[in-house]
Amino acid sequence: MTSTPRPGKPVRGSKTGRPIMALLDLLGRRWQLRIIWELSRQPLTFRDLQTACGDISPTILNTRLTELREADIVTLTNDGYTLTTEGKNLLAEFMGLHDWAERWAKRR
Amino acid sequence: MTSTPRPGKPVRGSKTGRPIMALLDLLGRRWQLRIIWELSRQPLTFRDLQTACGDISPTILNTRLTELREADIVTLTNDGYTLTTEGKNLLAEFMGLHDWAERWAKRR
DNA sequence: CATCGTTGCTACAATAACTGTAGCACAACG
DNA sequence: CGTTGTGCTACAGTTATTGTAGCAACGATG
Repeated sequence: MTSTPRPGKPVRGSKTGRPIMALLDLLGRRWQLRIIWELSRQPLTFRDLQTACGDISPTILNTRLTELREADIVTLTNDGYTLTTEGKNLLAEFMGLHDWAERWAKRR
Repeated sequence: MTSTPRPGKPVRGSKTGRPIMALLDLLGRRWQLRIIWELSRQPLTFRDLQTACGDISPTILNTRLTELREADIVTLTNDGYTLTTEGKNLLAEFMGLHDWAERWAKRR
C-alpha cells in the first residue's frame, strides 16, 4: 500500500521532497478532493461521508481519511469528521473551483 | 476505460450532473493536478512533460492530456502542450496550494 | 440487562486504473 | 538516406480501487 505523502520525502513522480509535490500527490488520489469538498459545509460521520460521496467503498474512504488526518487536514471529533484550521485554509485555496466549473458548464 | 467527465453528465460518485462534481472527478485523477502544475511555467512537449512528471508512463500521460484537451484546459500548439485561457484561470484557483504546502512543511 | 441502531472500521476477492518497456509513424535536419 | 525529435499506441504486469460482508464498541430503549 502506498503511504501518505509528506513534505521532505520523495513521492510518486518526484524525488526532490518539495512540499508542493507531496501535496499534489496527496490531493491527486481518488476521492481526496471530493472528500474535502463534502466536509466544507459541515462535519460528517464516516457513514454520512460515505453516502455523500455516492456510496464510496469504506475501504478506500478509510484510507483517504487516514491520509488526510496524517496531513492534519481533517480530524475526527464528536460531531464526526471535520476540517482542521489548516484544512479550511486549504479548502479556501480551491474554493474558486466551483465558479470555474459553472463557467465550464456554460461554455459547452 | 473511463471517459472524460463533463458538466451535465453523471460522474463517478455523483449522478446529479453538477459541474463541480465533473471537475472534482477530472482533477482527482492521478497526475492531473501535477500536469497542470508543470505547465504553469511554460509550454512543454509531450516528452518534456513526461520527464517533468518523473517519467510518467506515456500511456497515462496521453490519457490525461486527452481529458484536459476535451475540457479545454490544455491545448497542443507549436510550442508544445499549453494551458488555455481557461486553463490558466483554473490554475489561478489553486495557485495558493504552493504556499499552503510550504507552511505544511514548516509545521512538521 | 437484553436488544436494537449507530458508530468507525477491517477482510478479502474481483475489477479497473496505472505502469514500464518497446516500438511505430511522421517530420525536420544534415 | 541516416539521425534526431516529435506525438503517440500496444500490451503484459502490477497496483489501486471497488463491493460485499461483517465485526467490535457505544448509547439508547424496552
